[in-house]
Amino acid sequence: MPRPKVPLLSTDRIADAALELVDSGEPFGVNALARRLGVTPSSLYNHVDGRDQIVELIRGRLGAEYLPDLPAGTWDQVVSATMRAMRRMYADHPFAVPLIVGKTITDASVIASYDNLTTALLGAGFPEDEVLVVVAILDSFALGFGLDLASPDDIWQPETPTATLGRLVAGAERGVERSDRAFELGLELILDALRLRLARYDAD
Amino acid sequence: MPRPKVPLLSTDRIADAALELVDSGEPFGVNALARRLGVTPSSLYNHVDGRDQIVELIRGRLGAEYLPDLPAGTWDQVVSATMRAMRRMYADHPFAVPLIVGKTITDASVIASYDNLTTALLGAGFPEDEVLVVVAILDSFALGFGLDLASPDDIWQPETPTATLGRLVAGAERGVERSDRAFELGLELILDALRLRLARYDAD
DNA sequence: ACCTGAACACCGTTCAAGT
DNA sequence: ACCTGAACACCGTTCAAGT
Repeated sequence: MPRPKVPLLSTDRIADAALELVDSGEPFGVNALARRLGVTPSSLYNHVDGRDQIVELIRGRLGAEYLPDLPAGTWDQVVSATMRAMRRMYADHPFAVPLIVGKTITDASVIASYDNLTTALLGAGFPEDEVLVVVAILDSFALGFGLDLASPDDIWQPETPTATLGRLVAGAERGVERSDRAFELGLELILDALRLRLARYDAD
Repeated sequence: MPRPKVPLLSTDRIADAALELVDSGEPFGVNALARRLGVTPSSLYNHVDGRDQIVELIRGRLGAEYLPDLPAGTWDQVVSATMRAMRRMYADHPFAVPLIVGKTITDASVIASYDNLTTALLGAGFPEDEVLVVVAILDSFALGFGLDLASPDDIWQPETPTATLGRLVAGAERGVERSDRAFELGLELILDALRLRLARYDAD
């Protein structure tokens, strides 16, 4: 049935199905996506440039849902709120992380979120040539945790005897709980460190 | 020429060629690897279980080269040395990062490195149920920076006007230099934060 | 034991053909 | 404008055949 009167597809429908597919944990791909949409793979190319653009659609969907209204307040409130939002985003959609990682960000809402962060840090007193560096650190941190969630339960699998690692791994909590605690502790550590640094600037 | 008297392949030769292929920046794959080795893809399966095991071979090669002798000293020296070693590893082989990320670590030398870190943190006074969390934070950090290096120069590509992000991105250093500065600053921040935390334990 | 070559079920993408 | 179906150049993996 070629050329139906009412189109079967739209970028919206494609984005929805793509996120669904990713969340299902099945391997993401153009063919699998077409199958889920009840359509031929080549049909997708009427609406979308290719696999990469579909991935960017997923990022957009996530950004729109998790980073819609920009947090305001003191700089550390902005940092906390942004980091937690990203964290929740990754926690709810861990399988999306390996997909969107390492690709240039163009989506407007995600850009706006980083812009908000940048502005807050600049306002807090971080020097102009250091703000992006701090953002990169925060980004690395959020990203690392996202990947952590997408990783198998046993990150370390010692096959030879270890001094302490094996014992701690055996007794450790798994999955989301461990990761949640690590995130909150890490966020606390980073905020403390940033405050320390700001105080030093002020002292000079 | 089936069954040559002296074998054409070995896990060692495969590992070498695999790392070469990864470093070249060309897409990594079993077929491409076989091409580089002047061999049929199916030949590889006489020495190796499949793609995943080849990736683990790459991790092993990197671990053996960059994390051979375990650093000793105070806990913060151990942390610094380990993080810098991993950092150098990722910096020298950025294309390996997306490959090894998120897969269970079994390689002995890499495990030993984490074990060394764990032991140092435990000795420093971090509570038993918090050490792995701290390691996870450090790991997220190193990983995030590794991915940062493997990422395109323009991580952010604003298409709509921004308050500060666009201006800072335009004026920012690129590539390795930016990442190097971010890493050293981040390491400093994290060490400060960890020292702060240790001091609080001691105070109780 | 170790390589080849054919075969299989997959990819992502292009494009002529159909309405 | 929007879908199909055939086609293309790729994947990773298996396996019988050859020495």
